[in-house]
Amino acid sequence: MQMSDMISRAIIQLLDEHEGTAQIQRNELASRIGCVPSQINYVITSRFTPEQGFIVESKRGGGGYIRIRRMAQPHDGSGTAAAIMHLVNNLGDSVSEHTVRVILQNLLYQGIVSQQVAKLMTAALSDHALRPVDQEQRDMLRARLFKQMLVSL
Amino acid sequence: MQMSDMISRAIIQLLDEHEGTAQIQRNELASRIGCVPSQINYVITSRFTPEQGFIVESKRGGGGYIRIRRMAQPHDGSGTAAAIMHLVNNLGDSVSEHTVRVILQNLLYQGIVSQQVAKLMTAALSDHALRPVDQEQRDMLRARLFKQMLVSL
DNA sequence: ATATAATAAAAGTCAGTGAAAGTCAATAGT
DNA sequence: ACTATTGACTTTCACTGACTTTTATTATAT
Repeated sequence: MQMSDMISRAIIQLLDEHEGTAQIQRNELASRIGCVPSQINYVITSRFTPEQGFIVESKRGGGGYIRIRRMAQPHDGSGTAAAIMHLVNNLGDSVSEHTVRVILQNLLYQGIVSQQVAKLMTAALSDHALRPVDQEQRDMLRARLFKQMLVSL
Repeated sequence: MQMSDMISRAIIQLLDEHEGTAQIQRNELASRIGCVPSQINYVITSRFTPEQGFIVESKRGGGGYIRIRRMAQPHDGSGTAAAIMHLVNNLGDSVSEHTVRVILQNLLYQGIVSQQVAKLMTAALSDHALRPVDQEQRDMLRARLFKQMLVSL
């Protein structure tokens, strides 16, 4: 078995044991498993992405940590989480302002997001807000931000 | 838990107990918590800055103190728009993830934003989400996005 | 009694140390 | 070709202690 698999298993086990939240210390986990610390980053960026339904936060410095959370599953059976995940997975890694608007209209119409949230996301993902980023990178960043926001819901 | 967190908690607890004003004696608090006095300064300068919505006054010498106040929020009905505008106007054009977090915590505390919105904004403004943007431009973009989102509320 | 000098009691500053996580390009496996 | 692994280097954050500055109090000289 590969190291990355072991790392990913360890994280998933923690997620299962702690109701979807795994908080680790990078160096500690690395030395427990027996890999270099930076490989933890590799595994996280490659296998715990928003597309997979995870959100990652971290803090550096003394007492730092990495926290991985699994997206909340809907207990209401309405399938909104499924709808969001479907969207996130089918959204490319580059998206225009116009597309974002259309998608948000739909989400609003379906009652998946509130009007306030839709407005907020529209504002944040507008060309105007992302103006300082050059054209080519802008659509990519927009997609990334969009996914992050969607998964956080 | 880290010492800085304990210090910060102690201050927040005092703030909550005394209608937004915490007055402490540096040495006394330091020895109660078990740290060197100067660390109190560290915590204050890193987590209770004016930008984050706090006002700090102090007096040295015999009978000295440090007083931390939550910045007054307009409490009448029509005030949240004003509060947000004030925030937007006083926010620099470059802001760290940490500062955003603290500000959102305050907005949440004041009931100006919902938990969902706070989470959404935290996710969108995290270093993680803005990763593709270079270091120097990141904090500037973050400030821009933050303002756009706030105004949209 | 008053002005001044010494002492004590606070808080402020700052540069240095160590502990973590992040980045990235080069290399190795498959 | 794609995925995994490594390690050198960077950045961020927490913490410390020696030193400074400010204020209050107390002692002393006039």
